[in-house]
Amino acid sequence: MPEDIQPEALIEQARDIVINAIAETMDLYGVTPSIGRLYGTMYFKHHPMTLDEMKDDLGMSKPSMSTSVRKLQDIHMVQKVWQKGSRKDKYMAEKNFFRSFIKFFCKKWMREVNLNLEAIAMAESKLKKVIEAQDVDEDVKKEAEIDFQQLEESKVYYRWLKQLVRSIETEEIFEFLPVNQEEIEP
Amino acid sequence: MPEDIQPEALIEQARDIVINAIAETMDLYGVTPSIGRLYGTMYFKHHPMTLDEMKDDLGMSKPSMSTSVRKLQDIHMVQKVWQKGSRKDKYMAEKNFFRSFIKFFCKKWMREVNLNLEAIAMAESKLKKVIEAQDVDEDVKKEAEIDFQQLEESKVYYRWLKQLVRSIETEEIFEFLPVNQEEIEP
DNA sequence: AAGTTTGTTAAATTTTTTTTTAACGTATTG
DNA sequence: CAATACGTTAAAAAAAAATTTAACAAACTT
Repeated sequence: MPEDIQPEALIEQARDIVINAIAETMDLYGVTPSIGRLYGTMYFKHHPMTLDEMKDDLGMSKPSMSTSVRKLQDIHMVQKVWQKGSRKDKYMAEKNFFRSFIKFFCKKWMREVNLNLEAIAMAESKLKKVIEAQDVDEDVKKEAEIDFQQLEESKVYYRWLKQLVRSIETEEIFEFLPVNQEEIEP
Repeated sequence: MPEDIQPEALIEQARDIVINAIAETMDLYGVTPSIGRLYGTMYFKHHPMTLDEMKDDLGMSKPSMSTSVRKLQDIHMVQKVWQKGSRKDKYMAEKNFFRSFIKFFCKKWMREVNLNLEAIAMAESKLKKVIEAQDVDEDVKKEAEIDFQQLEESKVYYRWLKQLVRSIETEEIFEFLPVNQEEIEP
């Protein structure tokens, strides 16, 4: 085993290990491994990056970088920064994982809540018609009632999810679950 | 507008609306719309389903149902149930969204925590070599130190995420955020 | 104003994923 | 034990997504 690795190479190895792990776990955020890799790369840059730098670093085309960076902006993991005296757009990775976590999940969960609660409202109004109608077969009514009840129960979950989002956005959650700066004894 | 829609058709419409919303929002759970649609379909069945029923309901092939159902099992949204006197396997949708939420996110988040913390441990050990080595360029050392510090900070997030998972698995979170059976005044 | 630079969109290509048909192995039934 | 039913894997086909090259439009330079 070579003991005389160049320090620059060691740093490079260290970064690659973390970049790979990031790229692998970012599927939860709905991005492909190459987009995850782009984020990981930016994560280790200590200055804003241009599209050309990204292209050179990852060996991919510029339009590819352009669309990837936009996807990363969509999930709030990358921000465009303005730098005086440069024509090129510059982008910086969001390095505070708390912020990306909050932005991403609150957005996704609220979308889940809103879309589903809307659908449930429409569905329930239709089911109510069946339930309240005269001369409808009792078995059919029963079916509508069961569905209605099931939807009512699911609303409990969506309301809870909404509260979870609220507690994250207001940062109340951090009173319940504090951010521990120090490592707990292993 | 036709006032005399068949009650059965109304129920069908109600279900379809919800199934569509479910299929649309299930992308967060990393499944395709057709798998989401399968889950939605099962969600409105009040008895376990066989692969053949699924195939007929969705108009897709049986192998497709087989693999889709497995994916749904992976994310704990569908369970195989045993029914006496039937050769066919039967599957039932998990209808308690709290349970699927808990299982899914705890699993994904723990994977994120473990993979990344492992990578960070390896990376930090490499960076430490650079930092502690003799006769290494000061600028290179500085770089290693910055990376090291950044990784240290990210560990705060992963530890927090681990605590979040813990609080969900122990259900402590429900003391902080109770499940409200009743609707709050709109 | 002509010529560059920059980022994006469009079209074409490649790769990956999804879906289907076909084939197979195991178990069950008569 | 032959015949059938069931679920899965394998191979093929179809569809979708990612990536690239080409083309374009806006902004900047000179």
